[in-house]
Amino acid sequence: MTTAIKSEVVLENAMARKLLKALSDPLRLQIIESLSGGERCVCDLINEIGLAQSKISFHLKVLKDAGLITDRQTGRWVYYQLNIDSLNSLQDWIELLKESSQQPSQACK
Amino acid sequence: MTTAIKSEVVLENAMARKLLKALSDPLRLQIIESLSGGERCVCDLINEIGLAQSKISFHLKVLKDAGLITDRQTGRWVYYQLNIDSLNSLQDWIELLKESSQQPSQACK
DNA sequence: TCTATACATCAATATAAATTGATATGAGGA
DNA sequence: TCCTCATATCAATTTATATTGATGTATAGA
Repeated sequence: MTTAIKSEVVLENAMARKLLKALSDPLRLQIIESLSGGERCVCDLINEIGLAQSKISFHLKVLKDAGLITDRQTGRWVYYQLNIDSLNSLQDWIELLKESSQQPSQACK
Repeated sequence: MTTAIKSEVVLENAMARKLLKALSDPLRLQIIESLSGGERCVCDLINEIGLAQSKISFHLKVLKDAGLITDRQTGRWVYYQLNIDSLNSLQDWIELLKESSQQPSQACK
């Protein structure tokens, strides 16, 4: 039956919603793009991006809450890394969107 | 040299920025998910989603400006469809992000 | 040419999200 | 224990975005 598949899709949509919201801010994208080169500590991100520490921390939290990044503390430093699983989910969601999207509409009358 | 590649990446980032911004609203995601079943006219979207026409039109414009959907007019009706190219770009962007993102950081001292 | 329908646009308002500057927390070293 | 450094959090404000209800525009049919 389609029940299982349908609830999977609904879940996937909810997840996509969360991820896309978190990805909608230009500063957060800068962070994401920086992390795409590998793990970074907050201090490096601050230097690289050149903006207020509270700003960076705020956006890191948003990204973390959405599941896009993970953190790991070592001594006084906190290192952030992209969460590959979340990126894969997003790709899967897009893949699903594409599937039957090119079907023509019925004409309205 | 990396100049060509680099400018490609920058372009891709700019494109991703635009697409992700447009995808950050829940109502727009509903529209996108509806269009993922195939082309729809505005009247059908209004019925399906059950919200004010001006609202739907507003968000369709945002999606269209971002390049996520295309439109086609026939008589009084306007049909909207997902733009597969934009979805592919987004997938490619995510793919790039994933590439070297698992490299460990240098320890801070 | 009049009217109804489908859709787009606009100005005013409401809502949500980001920024700022200050303060808090907690780890390590002196 | 005291001080410094790395990071997080918070309240106030600013800025961006969405909603609402009304009006505008174009098409088609009577």
